[in-house]
Amino acid sequence: MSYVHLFRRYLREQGLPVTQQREAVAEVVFESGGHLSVDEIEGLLRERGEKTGKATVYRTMEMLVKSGLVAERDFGEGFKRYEHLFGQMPVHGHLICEECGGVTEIQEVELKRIQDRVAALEGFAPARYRLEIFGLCAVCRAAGHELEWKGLSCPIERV
Amino acid sequence: MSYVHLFRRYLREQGLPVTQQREAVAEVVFESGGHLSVDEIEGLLRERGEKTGKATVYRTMEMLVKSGLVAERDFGEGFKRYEHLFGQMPVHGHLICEECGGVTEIQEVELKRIQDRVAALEGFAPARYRLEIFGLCAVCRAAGHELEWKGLSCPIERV
DNA sequence: GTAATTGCAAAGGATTTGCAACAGT
DNA sequence: ACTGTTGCAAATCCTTTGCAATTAC
Repeated sequence: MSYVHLFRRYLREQGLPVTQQREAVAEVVFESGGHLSVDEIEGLLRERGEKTGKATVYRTMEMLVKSGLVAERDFGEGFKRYEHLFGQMPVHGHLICEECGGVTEIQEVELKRIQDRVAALEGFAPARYRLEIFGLCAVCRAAGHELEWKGLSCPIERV
Repeated sequence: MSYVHLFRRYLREQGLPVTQQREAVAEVVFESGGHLSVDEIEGLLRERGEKTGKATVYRTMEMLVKSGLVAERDFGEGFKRYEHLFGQMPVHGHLICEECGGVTEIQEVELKRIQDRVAALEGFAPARYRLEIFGLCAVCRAAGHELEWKGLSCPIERV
């Protein structure tokens, strides 16, 4: 419910029809707190009794991203995930564990400042950010897993 | 030429064979300054007279990324690009113009500091970073293109 | 010699697209 | 009414995989 009206407003401003399907997709995404794949969104819609096709979900997600209400994520799984941006830092990133696949959100106010400054320097108008850090989470480190190639003295500072 | 020996060393440390194909792929990637797709790498290999299959390129790129010598990028084109990390800031991001598709590198020393701090806070061991900022480049702005939905007062700070 | 890699073609999986039926304005 | 959307299935595109022949160690 909650924030769907903003999406409606976006659609109207763009001269696009507000359809049942678009509202249903937006509702599901805004009600969820997590990082949803298109499959998961389709599943949630089916649970609700909506019969929205996968193609429509893809098409609606594109609009939600363009509206700025939802962000697209890629955690290296081979498909995209989506996350609404209410109650979130405008710039927030993700720690992705390469061992267990776990995702932790990180929020840093300074990040946005820096990123805006750099963008401004180039005369660039930023619309959306994406920051991902891949590595090993605390749990997997404790379990004895290690980053690869840690033993070799490499002239490139580790990245 | 130049930095292929580091990749050879990585392979030996991992107990993996150093093959002609792996060396050829590494040479092409290290000689290029840009952001290469697998197709482009395959093309460059063919220009040199190497007959390396696409599957081998994919398999080798995976190793180059794991070795830390090469970074994987996604500029929203639907496929990956790769970039070697010599002579580069260890943490650097990309400005991607949604209008013309142009990519500009950005480098900020502070970024790495902040990101390491955040990661450390969570007990996370970072291996590689990825920062992308999507928006409008200076040229496209000058040409009159505009970000979408800029006119609407939106309760979410623009992201 | 043994074990791992290569290359081809086929499979896999996510996303896009064409088009007739349908819904929003 | 007119324009744009939906949904299905087929198509597309990137990437992965199986397996016989080949190569590195």
